[in-house]
Amino acid sequence: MNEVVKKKSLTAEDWQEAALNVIAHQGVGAVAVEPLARELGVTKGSFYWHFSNRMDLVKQSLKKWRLGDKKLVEETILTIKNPKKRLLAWFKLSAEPIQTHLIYSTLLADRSHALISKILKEITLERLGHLQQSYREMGFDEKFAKAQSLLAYSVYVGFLHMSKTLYGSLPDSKQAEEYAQFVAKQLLS
Amino acid sequence: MNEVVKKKSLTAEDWQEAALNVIAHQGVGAVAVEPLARELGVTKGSFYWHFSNRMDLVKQSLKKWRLGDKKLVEETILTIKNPKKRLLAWFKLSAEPIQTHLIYSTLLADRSHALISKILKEITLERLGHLQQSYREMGFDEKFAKAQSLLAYSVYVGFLHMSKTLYGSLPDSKQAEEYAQFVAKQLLS
DNA sequence: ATAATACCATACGCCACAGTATGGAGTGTT
DNA sequence: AACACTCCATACTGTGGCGTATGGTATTAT
Repeated sequence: MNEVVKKKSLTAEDWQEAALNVIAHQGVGAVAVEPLARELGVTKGSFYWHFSNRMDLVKQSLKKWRLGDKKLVEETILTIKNPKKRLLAWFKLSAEPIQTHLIYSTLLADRSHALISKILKEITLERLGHLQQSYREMGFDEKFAKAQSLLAYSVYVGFLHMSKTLYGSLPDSKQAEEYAQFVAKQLLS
Repeated sequence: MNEVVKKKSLTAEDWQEAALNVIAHQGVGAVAVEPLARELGVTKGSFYWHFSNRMDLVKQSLKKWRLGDKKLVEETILTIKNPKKRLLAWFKLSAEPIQTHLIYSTLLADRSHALISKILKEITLERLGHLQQSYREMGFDEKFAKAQSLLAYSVYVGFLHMSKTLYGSLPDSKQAEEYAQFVAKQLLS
């Protein structure tokens, strides 16, 4: 009755994906070795063969997430030459119901560990840079581009939380499309 | 060397304030009885005289926070008759570096308990209602008012997180004022 | 076939915290 | 002075998760 053929043994990636799933829905604090092992149908023995400790799993999981997220942005956004179109694509992607946003959304309020704060800050600065760059390329001056990118990014972060808070999940693609259009109209004029 | 004269005994409010302080900086999950007791210079014996259990403290603390927050909004925002001025005041208040925003900001990603989700949803709907009402009073139609209030509230939520993430704290009053003005210009035209 | 290696189960010690049970110091009341 | 009531300390039990030690069973290499 399993959805997939039962594997003979687990990989480190299997653990990381399970951890990311927990992080997306309950936060880093909820990542616990024994519950995860139960969920995966094994015992701790397996875990401590793949990882040195709990924090090691968290670190590697978030590293995996960042790599995937970065790749997504680079492939679907940064390849667009026209700055206005690039920004619109960003708004659209921001509203897509995908796990990477859930994880980011959950991380945003998790100050339980310095590592988390560090990662958050890095990602935020990185993305603010992209937005600011786009606004600059549109012809706006430095100061306006900075303020506007901060505003746009606030909208992104806020929207993630709001959807999760109000509907318990991210919005579907249709809603997302509509919202992205509205945001673009307000922030791209 | 204490900042205040040492009190002879603690009240339930003292525990609630200590709890809210933890919630604001580390989230609900970090509220633990024994560490709090140590911090307050007493033992668990005191706690279980004032509260029936851990969740009881969390509940009452959040209740206290909501009451204070509601009072603040009612007194400083809802009393303003002019809808545009009322919205501007809201943007300003949103950017003020006060504890109530920190608490809300932390709660936003905490899905550790159904109670938290419930509270978040209620508050969000309540405030969205206020914003929408103001936009309607400004003469915008229902649909636009709804979309615009969602946008404005996203900005609010996002801004809270961003400041905390980037600077480790909420911005000071000067930055807040500038930002509020910029947001108002973009969202009140 | 045998040896090595990959992967996991079992069993253990440890610790932090939740919640309870009970006694006791201080303060006010009559 | 005796009593009651408020507030807290102390000393438990119980539970859940972390990390380790060690042995066992497949799988793969030689």
